[in-house]
Amino acid sequence: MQRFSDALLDWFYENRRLLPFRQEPTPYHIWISEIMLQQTRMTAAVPYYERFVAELPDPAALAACDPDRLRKLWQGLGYYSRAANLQKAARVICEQYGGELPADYDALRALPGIGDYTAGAIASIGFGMAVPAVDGNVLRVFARLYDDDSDVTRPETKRLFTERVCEQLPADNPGDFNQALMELGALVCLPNGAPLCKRCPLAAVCLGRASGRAASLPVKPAKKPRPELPLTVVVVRGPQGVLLQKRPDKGLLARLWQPLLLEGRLSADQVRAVLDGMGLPVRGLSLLGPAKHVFTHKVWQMEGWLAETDASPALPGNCVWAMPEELAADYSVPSAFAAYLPAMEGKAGAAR
DNA sequence: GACTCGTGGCA
DNA sequence: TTGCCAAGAGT
Repeated sequence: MQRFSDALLDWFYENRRLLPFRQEPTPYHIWISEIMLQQTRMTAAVPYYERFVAELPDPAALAACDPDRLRKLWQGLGYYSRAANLQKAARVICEQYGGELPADYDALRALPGIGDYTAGAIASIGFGMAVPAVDGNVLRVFARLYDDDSDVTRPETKRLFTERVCEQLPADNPGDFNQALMELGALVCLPNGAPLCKRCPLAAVCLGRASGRAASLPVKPAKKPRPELPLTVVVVRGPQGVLLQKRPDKGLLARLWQPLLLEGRLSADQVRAVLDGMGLPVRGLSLLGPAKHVFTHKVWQMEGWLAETDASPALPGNCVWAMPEELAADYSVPSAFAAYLPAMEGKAGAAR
């Protein structure tokens, strides 16, 4: 493969998008943006990035942020452990590196939430160090460039492709080169068998285009079916607002807030019995209807109920009553419950 | 290596 | 409607 970095960089300087973290690409800004962009589309991450850096402009602010506030800033973005790891890393940065990200690949790689890709991105884009940053875009671009049908999800394939990136990496401009590869993948060398080869600055050297196989690359293994989990959601509304419970400290949606969530598909009588057991006699119980939420590895099949009570007993430590304004401002509720959010906010199902 | 961990846009 | 999967990392 002949060197193509000059052609790629020329294309990048003409076609790159104006992105907020490109305006002032400090290591901190690159770090925050790269974490948000993990497995996340640009259009989804950008508004979160703007709010995040406006409120938490440096590692010290991030380290000192209230964890519930941090989860609220992350609400709806998904993969919530990213936010927890950001704060863990910020505390290490403050305690061990004087509040600034270390200009050292191995030190970056050792921080929580920073793997091979993100360490490479921060080091090259933020610090100008000549290291690769191999993400899904780069794997796709290189699978097509080399007409390579290796399974790109295998670590061995990633290692080989990373070597090929290093052969191309210009030592005097690694950050722009890495960004250019990703930008090419995002704008031209599109996934799902739809490369726009006519617009590609590397078409002349692309072996996948020459063979006609580019659209069928990269190769990934088939995915496993997702198990379905039946659940019952109970939106309990009382004089002091809606009942919220905090999810467990570990696992799916850790420490986020939700309406009462019960395993299995419960009947109206069963829902009443559960609420009676909590000291919440029900004045009215109505069906909110079904909702499905698809996660990466499982599916929630939910059935929703609206329960109205006049009681406001003391609640267990993991539960609170929240008025609509508090719910909106202070409590991080995952998108999985979006179908029931209007009822939780008192906007629907208010008929008596 | 296999599994866990979210969400939303789009064909 | 369903399936695909995106600037991945941790266990």
